[in-house]
Amino acid sequence: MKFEAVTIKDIAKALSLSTSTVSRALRDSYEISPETKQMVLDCAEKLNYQPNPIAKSLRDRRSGSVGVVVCEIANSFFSQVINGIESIAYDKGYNVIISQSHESYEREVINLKYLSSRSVDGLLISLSTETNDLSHLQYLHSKGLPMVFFDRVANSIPTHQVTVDNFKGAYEATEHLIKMGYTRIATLTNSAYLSITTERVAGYKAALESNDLKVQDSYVKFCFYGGMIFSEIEVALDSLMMLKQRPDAIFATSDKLTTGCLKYFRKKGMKVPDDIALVGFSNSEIAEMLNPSLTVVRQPAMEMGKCAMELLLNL
Amino acid sequence: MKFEAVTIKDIAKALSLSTSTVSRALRDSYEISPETKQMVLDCAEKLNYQPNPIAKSLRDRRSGSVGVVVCEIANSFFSQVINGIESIAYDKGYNVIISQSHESYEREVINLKYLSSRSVDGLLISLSTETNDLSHLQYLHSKGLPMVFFDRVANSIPTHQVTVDNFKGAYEATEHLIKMGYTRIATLTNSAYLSITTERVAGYKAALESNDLKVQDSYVKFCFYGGMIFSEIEVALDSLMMLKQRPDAIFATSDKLTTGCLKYFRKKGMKVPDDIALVGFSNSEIAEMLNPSLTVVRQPAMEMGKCAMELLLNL
DNA sequence: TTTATTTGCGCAATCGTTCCCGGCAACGAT
DNA sequence: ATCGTTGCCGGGAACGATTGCGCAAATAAA
Repeated sequence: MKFEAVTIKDIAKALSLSTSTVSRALRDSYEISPETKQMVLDCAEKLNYQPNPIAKSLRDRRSGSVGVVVCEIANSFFSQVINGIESIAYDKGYNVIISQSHESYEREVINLKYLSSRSVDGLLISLSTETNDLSHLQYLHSKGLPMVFFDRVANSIPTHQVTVDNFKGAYEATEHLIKMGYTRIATLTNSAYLSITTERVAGYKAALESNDLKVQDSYVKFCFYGGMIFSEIEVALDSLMMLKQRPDAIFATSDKLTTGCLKYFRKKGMKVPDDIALVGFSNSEIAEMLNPSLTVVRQPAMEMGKCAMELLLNL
Repeated sequence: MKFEAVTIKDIAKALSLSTSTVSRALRDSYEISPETKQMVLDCAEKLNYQPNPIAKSLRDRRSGSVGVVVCEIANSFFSQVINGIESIAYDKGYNVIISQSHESYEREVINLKYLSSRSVDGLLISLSTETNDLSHLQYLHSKGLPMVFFDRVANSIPTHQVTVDNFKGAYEATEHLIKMGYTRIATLTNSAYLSITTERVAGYKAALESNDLKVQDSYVKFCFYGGMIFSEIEVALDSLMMLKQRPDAIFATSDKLTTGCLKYFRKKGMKVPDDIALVGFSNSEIAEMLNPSLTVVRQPAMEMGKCAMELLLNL
């Protein structure tokens, strides 16, 4: 850290005490007399003593920090989740180390390794889209590292998970379109690997079926990178637009996909919702700015973060 | 960290060597024979040895981490900056501890204190909107803690700064409106405390003057919290709309303000750009989704982050 | 063969804290 | 006067890794 940090020894020397006594005085131990305590406290104040958390970590064998792995921090959903995580962590004296997988399995493994070597006391993780081998996580879990999944979860690892009711959200979004009179409803969704994808697609299909609309696989388009790459969306939408039975509405299952659709439609000169309807899963504020406004299913990202962090603390 | 961490001692014991030898072997020291090195390496591999960075930090008196203070992580500009910071830091083996001031001076001070007590090796900071007392930073700077400012800088502290050319950007944005034929151009901007605000307002005014338009103070509206609170924007825009010489165009100096304007106009049923024109300072993709699309001045957030981190490494 | 040099490794201190063992007073009780 | 009890405090060993110093054995030079 800085140039010459004041340590407990400096206080001890200044007061002709032992380091043990100073340490105890600072921790308000019962076996130190009130007068000595006061002396130590005053001296610490005067010298501007700052305890060294690294030394403490070493001795306690805990780092006081938790690791977070998300795919992209610049995704409003995740940044809001992190916001929630941070607010709780901060209150409890933990600090948060954030890392991004950028939807890469390899990066996820590296980050996880890095975090575990940084001796994090716990882990909060949302899987990357490429991840389908969980052995790296299994390993850490078996070592006893507390972990909580959020949003994109791994069902095969027995620990806490924080998700929204994806099935219900998707069901309602789809039903909303049906109620508006749309009948050829397509969906643009994430990688099929992700837990959220299967749940949302299931909700979408269920809504169609219970409203006597047929489910067509050609209406379900997966975007492996979740719209991080715009061309992915273009390809998917192009193929939808070229169908003989061109869809009249689209249900986009994430914010990135929703905005991608809007960008695509604007490029093609198509108007929403005149030419085609759109509903999305979202958590940014774009919906409120558009005219006419977009219907979205809101995800309580911040609350999810808080919840995840609280669960982690219980482990 | 986990249950039973493998230490250098375990390797030493397993091989009947001293810890010094093991340490040196792992660091590939020249004074260890190739055979011994290989033995140690193999054993480390077998036991899945992970060096304890905390112990190393303690000994080296450096933590291998840098602190970042921004106002809001859930602001696309900052999350992109962090992205840039992270990418460089990651390459150099540093880890990044992020904290948010939420535009509160008090929080900023607390976070800074926390980070410095966490023994960060360096600091990247963008000032909160409330900050006008810099003594906490002066103190850390005088202690020799390397720091780099970005976006919202403190000119009184002699260290590196990373900013865009706010004056030029604002000048060009304003001139764009003028060229389009607008004459009553107002600006919605951040807290007057911020360096970016004064620079941008200066650019705005300069553009008006060099085009023979008069500068009216009633056309310059400050939002102390930069639009974090929507009512702030409402109040500002309401007062603009009530002027006898109602503005026909608005230059919003940040993303949050731009989106706030859009939200406001939608609420009021005003169309952009038919009823009122809008240009913004931005870095999100919303501009590309809108129809007609919005003109924005782009800030290279990611590059700024990279640049800031690189400067910090030089300190 | 003796001396000098290199090679390979161990000892022990260090970083800043904490905490288990003591120890040494003073005090009341026997 | 002696024996527990407290009350307060110091010594010193951890935590895990690094490193200056020194010491052997092996090799080279004399």
